[in-house]
Amino acid sequence: MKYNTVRKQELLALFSANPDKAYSVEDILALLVDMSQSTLYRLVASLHEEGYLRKVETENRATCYQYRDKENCSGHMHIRCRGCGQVEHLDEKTSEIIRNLVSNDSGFSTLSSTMLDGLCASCREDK
Amino acid sequence: MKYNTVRKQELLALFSANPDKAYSVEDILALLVDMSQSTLYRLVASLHEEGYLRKVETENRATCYQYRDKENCSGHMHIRCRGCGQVEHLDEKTSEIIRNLVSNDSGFSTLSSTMLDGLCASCREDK
DNA sequence: CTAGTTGCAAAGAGTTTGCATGGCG
DNA sequence: CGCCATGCAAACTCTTTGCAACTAG
Repeated sequence: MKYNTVRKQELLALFSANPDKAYSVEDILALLVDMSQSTLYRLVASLHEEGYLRKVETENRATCYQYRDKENCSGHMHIRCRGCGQVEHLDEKTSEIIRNLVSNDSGFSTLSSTMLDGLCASCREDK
Repeated sequence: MKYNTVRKQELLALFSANPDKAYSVEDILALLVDMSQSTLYRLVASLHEEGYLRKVETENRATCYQYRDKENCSGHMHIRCRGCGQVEHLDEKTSEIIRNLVSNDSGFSTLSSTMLDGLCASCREDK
């Protein structure tokens, strides 16, 4: 992506306007109807490489992508509620401690993009 | 899977003999050469549903599966290498500390099934 | 014997690629 | 003008499915 093209801007506009949504290629095609499929695949791949998009694994086969707000996303991990889907971030200090714990225990380095699974307070009460 | 067939036993034998490895369908076909592909897909799907196998998503497109040792899988979290798909477990003490950290920070309770994302030592060197 | 399982081949879904055309800088 | 991006269609990979033959219980 060396040129700043219309297609790229359209796509970034869509993602950044809906930072909480994760779109599959099919989803996007339905919204940006005149964009070709192959261009779209190529664009999400480069935007992902460039760090604009986060890859999201869903239960279906298709890969989804979500806007990655760079300020909101650097040093800390996230936790997603299995009940309602809401995502919170942990603060950097906590994330750092977890990274060290994991490294000492397993020798793995943890990615700061890690998404933990959990239950928020209100979903916990529902059970 | 209502019958206890030869194919099923062959497959479980392979997985349980190598509990640290995650196999794709292609990998298994190379080892169990006379098993048909479609049977294999059907088998891993049911063994996964029945809880014998864990699904592991790797960087390649193909889904991998790994033996899930039921005793080894209760109170602790796991970490999966983004590079090679290998899964390690954290010990219970570490997992407990992480659960508390997360709870204090965010108010969420973390599931013990949580799968952290990371990079193992050798995949880290490859980069 | 009967219902569940297997193998084969073909279909399906998601993604990638080759090539000619068009557009950014 | 040169190089990169785009669109189209075809190719590719991984997975699922229909159906007939087989096998466990």
